[in-house]
Amino acid sequence: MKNNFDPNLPIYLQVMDEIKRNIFNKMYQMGDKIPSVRELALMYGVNPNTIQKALSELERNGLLRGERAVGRYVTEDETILKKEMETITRDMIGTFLKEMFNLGFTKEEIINAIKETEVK
Amino acid sequence: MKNNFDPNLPIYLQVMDEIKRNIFNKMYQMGDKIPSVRELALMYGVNPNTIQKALSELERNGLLRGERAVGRYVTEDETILKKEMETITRDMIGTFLKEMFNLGFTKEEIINAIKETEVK
Amino acid sequence: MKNNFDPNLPIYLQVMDEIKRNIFNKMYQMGDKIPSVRELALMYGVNPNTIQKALSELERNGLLRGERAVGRYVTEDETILKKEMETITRDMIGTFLKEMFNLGFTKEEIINAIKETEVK
Amino acid sequence: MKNNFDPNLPIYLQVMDEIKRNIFNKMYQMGDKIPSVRELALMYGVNPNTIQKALSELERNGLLRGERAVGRYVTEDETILKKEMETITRDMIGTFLKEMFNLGFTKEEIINAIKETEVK
DNA sequence: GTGGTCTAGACCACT
DNA sequence: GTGGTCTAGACCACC
Repeated sequence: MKNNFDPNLPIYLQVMDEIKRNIFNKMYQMGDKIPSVRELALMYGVNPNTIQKALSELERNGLLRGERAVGRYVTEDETILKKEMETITRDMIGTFLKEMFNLGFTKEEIINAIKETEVK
Repeated sequence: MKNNFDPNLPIYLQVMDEIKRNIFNKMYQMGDKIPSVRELALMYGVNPNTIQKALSELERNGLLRGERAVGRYVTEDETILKKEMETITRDMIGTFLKEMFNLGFTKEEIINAIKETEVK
Repeated sequence: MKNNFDPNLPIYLQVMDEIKRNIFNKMYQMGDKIPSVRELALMYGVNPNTIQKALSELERNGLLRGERAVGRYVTEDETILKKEMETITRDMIGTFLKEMFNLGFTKEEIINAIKETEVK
Repeated sequence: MKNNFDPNLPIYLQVMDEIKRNIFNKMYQMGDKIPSVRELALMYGVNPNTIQKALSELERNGLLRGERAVGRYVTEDETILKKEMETITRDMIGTFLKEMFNLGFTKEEIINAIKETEVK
């Protein structure tokens, strides 16, 4: 089982993003128990320690809640979820726009380009 | 002299992007001589080796042309410039859209969000 | 039913301390029958095994006396009680002072700080 | 080189405390470079990863400042230092008093006991 | 040499 | 079986 992570970024960050995404697109719902450290390690083809680091990080910022010897759960605090969701999307849109502007595009050109882009 | 690069990504990649941007937004024009390795190293607060690596990469893909003991110049080959420009923007838009879709957004929502985003 | 023990220390040790405290502050008096393992387990929100371990330890050092199939009693041996009490307080004061000295405080400063501390 | 840590507490927490103490009693002064991860690992007879964890934790709460590939320095922000110092001493005194009260001592008895305690 | 990341594999306490 | 900690040892980018 090979992992397919970008070697230029720390794996634990990519795992964090992956899990955040799974939370935001409702694959893991509020209050759900997420897979155990060992399961995720197998799923991602990565060492358990790496998963551990990613998950504790997510616990620290409130997206997950850990219960010792039981498991980890997606927070049920909607405020945190919403806030995280918003910061992430705002970040993504912001950096995307900044980069496009740097390349000389205007807002209208960007929107047109998006409209013309095939959705696969 | 502090640089402000993301410590999680190889600096030389970020330098490459920076220079590409400067080429595409016409700060460095076709045929222009770009600053020397040492100057760029000072400007970016980065080790000259790192600049060296970035520039050689840009030479390899044809955006720059090096003349031994003289300097490095932006290519005058418009085809290469255009092609590079297009691949980059297509990549940027593509990955941006893919990530937004992963978060559950539709094309329309994305476009609206962009429209509402403040341009600073 | 949530317990509020420090997850970094073995719970049975914390339970031992708790019961010792209850003995020393006369909540459990000499010769008193203390609650059963099951009751304590419920009270503390903890596994009965953990209580078992704590109580056996307290039996080992003489603070409790167990009667098979009847219950556990606080020792009536005043010597043991006094001795335990003294060692504990001496230990507490000793480690407290040592730590404060390590932080650079003098005895006088410590005493003043205690005097100024609000008693809730 | 054997370490002498309390096996009941995570080593990284004890390392954190040790370093905090060294900062507060001026063994490591403001702006000082502290020993490297590897050196501390040798000094404490502990795995480098464990030190790493302790130090990143201290970085997170602002007591240390890390410079990649250079070293780690004690913060020069007096506010943080003072605040940390105060919380720690207040905590120590608070828990000490609480425990002594639980054992039935009054403030005066505690102060007398401290006065009578030998300073070694 | 320095901090940062990662693997492989182990032990522990608790449920 | 679960999270948490730890060791031993490795590789990397950067200075």
